[in-house]
Amino acid sequence: MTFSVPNMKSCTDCPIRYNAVCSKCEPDEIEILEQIKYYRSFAAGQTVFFAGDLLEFVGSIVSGVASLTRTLPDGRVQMVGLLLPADFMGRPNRETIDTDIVAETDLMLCCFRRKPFEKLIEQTPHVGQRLLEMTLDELDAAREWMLVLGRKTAREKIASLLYMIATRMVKLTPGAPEKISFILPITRETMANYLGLTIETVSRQMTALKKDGIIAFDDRRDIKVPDIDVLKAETGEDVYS
Amino acid sequence: MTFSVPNMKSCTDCPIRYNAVCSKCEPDEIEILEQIKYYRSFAAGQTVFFAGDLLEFVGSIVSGVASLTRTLPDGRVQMVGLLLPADFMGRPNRETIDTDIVAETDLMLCCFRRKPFEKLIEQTPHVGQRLLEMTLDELDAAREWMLVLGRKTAREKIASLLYMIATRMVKLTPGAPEKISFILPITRETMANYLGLTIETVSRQMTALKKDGIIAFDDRRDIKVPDIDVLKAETGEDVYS
DNA sequence: CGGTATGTTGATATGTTTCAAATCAGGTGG
DNA sequence: CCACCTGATTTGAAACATATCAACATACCG
Repeated sequence: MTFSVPNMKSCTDCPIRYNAVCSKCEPDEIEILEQIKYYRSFAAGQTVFFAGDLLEFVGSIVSGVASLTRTLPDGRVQMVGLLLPADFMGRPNRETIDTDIVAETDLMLCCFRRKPFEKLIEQTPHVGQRLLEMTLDELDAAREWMLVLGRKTAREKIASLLYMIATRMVKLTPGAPEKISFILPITRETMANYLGLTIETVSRQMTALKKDGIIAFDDRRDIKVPDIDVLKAETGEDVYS
Repeated sequence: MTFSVPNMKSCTDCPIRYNAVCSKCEPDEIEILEQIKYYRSFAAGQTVFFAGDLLEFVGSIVSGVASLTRTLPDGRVQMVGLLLPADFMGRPNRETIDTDIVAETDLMLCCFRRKPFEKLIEQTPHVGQRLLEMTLDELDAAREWMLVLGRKTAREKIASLLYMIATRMVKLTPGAPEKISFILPITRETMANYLGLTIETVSRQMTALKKDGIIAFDDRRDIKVPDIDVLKAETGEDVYS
């Protein structure tokens, strides 16, 4: 697995420049960030932080996917967050981290040592404002997921996850709104940990959705969605809007 | 049900002055807040906002308890947040709200119309900074609850909820660390909606915990915890720390 | 080309829900 | 002060969904 630090002389060329925690920054603020940022990469499967670790740095996902998970003493695992490009990792004003953070795919991070970053939040208001926005969005997403975990059936859970991924793909790939196709970026086990299910149940429900024509796949990862509204109807939510 | 606006000439006398979104404000910032704040009260059971409503104001819980809930079209309900005194309600930069907010007890709010409050965040940095802290804390709490909802058994869920309430009470009432007693501030139905269970299961598990001597109660609301560590052991988490 | 991860399928066990009925607590009016 | 009413809670029996245990199939990778 080889990595190269993206060829970025300046943040101007950064792929997440207008979505990440720095997106509201003026040129002079960017310059300050630029002086203290550094890149780190992790291979798929590597752990970025273990729960309980000192939180030495915070940062943005430049590319790849990372998961936040909590584990009970007897080994039960629940994913509690999924970080995609532009998402922010870590939290200011906290000495240690309380979840594992794992690279689900190869990962590139734009990092800041935590202490300097905390000072920076006080100096450059646009960083704090953007971080507040992003945190509020994450909180909304977490609450949405609490509804899924607490009240939905296994079939509805799977449909909800697929629907979320599918709509996210549509957003990234403008074009035909129907007949969506995407590569599942996560394993059955990761799906299970996300949804509070076992891998067997995930597998069975995927098969059931396929049998009912809601989704189609031959390769286990390459999912096709003939009609996104039909999929949404399986999530238990209203189809409208 | 009668309410009186607390006798507060100034924020100085406010019971949540040093915990709420205003806690970091300097006297000059407080003065600005003071000019636009207003109080509103709601009786237990009243709905403050319905999901989809225009978010006309935001504000702090001065006293009482409010819940955030999401409802599926077929009537399934999941609580996704519980607001206690000093907690913040609503979110800046969002036109509508996506959860119901209900007064679980009589409620007193310190409100700000949303638009002026949004401007205020940009002008008075300490409000935004504190709001970021509070939002990050809420996100942590939401993730903790995702673990409960996704991976814990009914018995562990009940124990987790009771443990949370018990420890919160201990924090408020310094004194004997063992032999805790508290009044459950919520009904069995509210507990069920919080935990993703039915009221029958809640009732059965409460009875089971009582039978096993983990908790004690004659009145359905007045709970005694003989040994808080024994209760914690039932949550499925590590007892240490 | 074997060996290991990952994923699928089947049979059974288990925990929680569902449906139904009984009990309890608090408030109201006689 | 008591009988009654209502909503909240408890309890029981049966149905159901998901987990568990076990075997097998498939894809991946050196």
